[in-house]
Amino acid sequence: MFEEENSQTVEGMNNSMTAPYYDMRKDVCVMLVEHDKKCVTQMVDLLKSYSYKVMTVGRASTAMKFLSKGKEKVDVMIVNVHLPDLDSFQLLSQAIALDIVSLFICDEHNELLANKALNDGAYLYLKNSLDETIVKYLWQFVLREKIQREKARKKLEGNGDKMNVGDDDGIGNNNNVEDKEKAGEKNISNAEEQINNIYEAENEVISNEIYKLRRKRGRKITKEISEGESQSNTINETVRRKACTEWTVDLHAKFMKVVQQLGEGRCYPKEIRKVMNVPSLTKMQVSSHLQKCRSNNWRAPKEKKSCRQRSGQKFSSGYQQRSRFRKYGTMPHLQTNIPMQQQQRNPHQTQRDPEFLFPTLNTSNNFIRGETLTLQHPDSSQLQVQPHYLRIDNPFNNLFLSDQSNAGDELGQQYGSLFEMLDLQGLQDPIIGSTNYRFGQTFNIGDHHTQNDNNLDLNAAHVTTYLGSAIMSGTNMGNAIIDELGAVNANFKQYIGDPNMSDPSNIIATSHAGDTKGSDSTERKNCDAYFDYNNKDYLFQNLGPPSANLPNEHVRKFDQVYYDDQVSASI
DNA sequence: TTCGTAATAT
DNA sequence: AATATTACGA
Repeated sequence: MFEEENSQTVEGMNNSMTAPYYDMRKDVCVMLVEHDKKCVTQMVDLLKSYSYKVMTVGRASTAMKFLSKGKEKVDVMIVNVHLPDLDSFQLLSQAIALDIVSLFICDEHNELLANKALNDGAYLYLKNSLDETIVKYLWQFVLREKIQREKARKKLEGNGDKMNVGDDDGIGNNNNVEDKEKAGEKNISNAEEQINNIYEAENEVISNEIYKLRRKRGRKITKEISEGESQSNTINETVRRKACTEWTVDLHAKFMKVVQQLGEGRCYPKEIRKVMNVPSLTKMQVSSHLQKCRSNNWRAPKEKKSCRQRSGQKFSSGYQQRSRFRKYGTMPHLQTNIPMQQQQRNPHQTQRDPEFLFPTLNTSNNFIRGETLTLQHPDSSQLQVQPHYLRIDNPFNNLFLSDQSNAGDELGQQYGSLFEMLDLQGLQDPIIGSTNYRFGQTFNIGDHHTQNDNNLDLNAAHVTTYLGSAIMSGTNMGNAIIDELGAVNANFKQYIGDPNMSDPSNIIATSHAGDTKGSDSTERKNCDAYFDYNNKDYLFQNLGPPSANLPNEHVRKFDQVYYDDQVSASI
């Protein structure tokens, strides 16, 4: 039932537990330019343990020759800033020209050097050496670059035509929904989705670091840092803010639908997101929306026109019972505020607003709208896992239309009837499809094990739980017909705006705090490489200018590890 | 670690 | 105005 091409890969790897992307790593060719044999060995081992194709060169000049020959495909170049012969920056420029993601490694804290590297297009500047975390995400960097280039290219093409120019807030966000279904757009959609995933994964990494930081130095540090040092927006930008996702009626309806399916007491952000199966949504977004909805403070994006009556008091907005124990998984109220009958109500309607359907229906009557239980919530870690779940089976696969639901359905078969009923109410699944996995529906709320188990099952079955992320800006609101349940009859098509094209995007983060070293056992030792606050290690990121075409289209054999300059001869 | 909630930020 | 982020208690 759940094996597919994944299972094998899974066992094949030891380092990362999940493996949907294992294959991808195999396709990434890394060129290591390092003269210190010791480091080379070490890094090669690490890289190889993650299945990257590696080749090493001891001198910049050699690497240069290599590149110029263009015989071998190189996706990533990891370069020691201090190379014996040639200037590593020269090499960098060459790499840039070839669209190779370049990571610089330096064994000293040299901000100038770092800045220079980044300005010149290096993707990352690392202190000391490769860190496992980075290795783990290396392929994503590559993918990201590719995607960006691809997008840039498409964009150019697109602009040539009629294409809507404006494009809301600069964020990509074209509107030909139909095209999504066309093969031509698939890559794009997919690309966007993937880049979003990566985006999140990166922030994930960063967040971890920040989290760690906080733990070390107490809260607020985050802010201090980002302010105190953000003198130059070139440096330090902690976490990029995600473009806003518009919670369109459609999206909201879907959200509500899921919420209903999950039922009272089981509405956790994480779960909701999974079931919603909208790759571009992040848990945070879901949480945020959930928060709004619970307090009944969410209003569909204004219909640009009329009906902008402002009711001073937000209705009974969230009379969140502060009662004793915190309730987890509370299901938000069924609030399907929709344009529907908002036909210019006469001036008096005042309080009308979107709440109109709430008053009467808030208790556990309407269909699924339960509203009772409470429960403890469990759940496993996400931060660590997430990246692995990025749904990128194949970089250019079109994941958009794939429907992963079946696998999951099995798990929830038993609840079928209930949901089918719902479906009959018009809760069709969006085009993107995939139906809700009805796992986790177990009715023994509050049972940690149960939930976890379900999660596991899910993963195992590879129901592709992609915790993708990001920027879904704008959703087509086609003709959404919504019934009182919030059911929507409309094709839910989404667009994913480009999070970065408009983003100067440079530094991910950096830090200069001094303090105890304290690495915590949480196996996040990688942090040290990333952020060693004490030693002022830092990591910069530079997404570089998108341009040219994609590298890495085909994979070549390039396992051999050359060392030093015999390479040139061998080619 | 995640969740929920409030407070902020953008 | 609507979202995203963060703080922070649990």
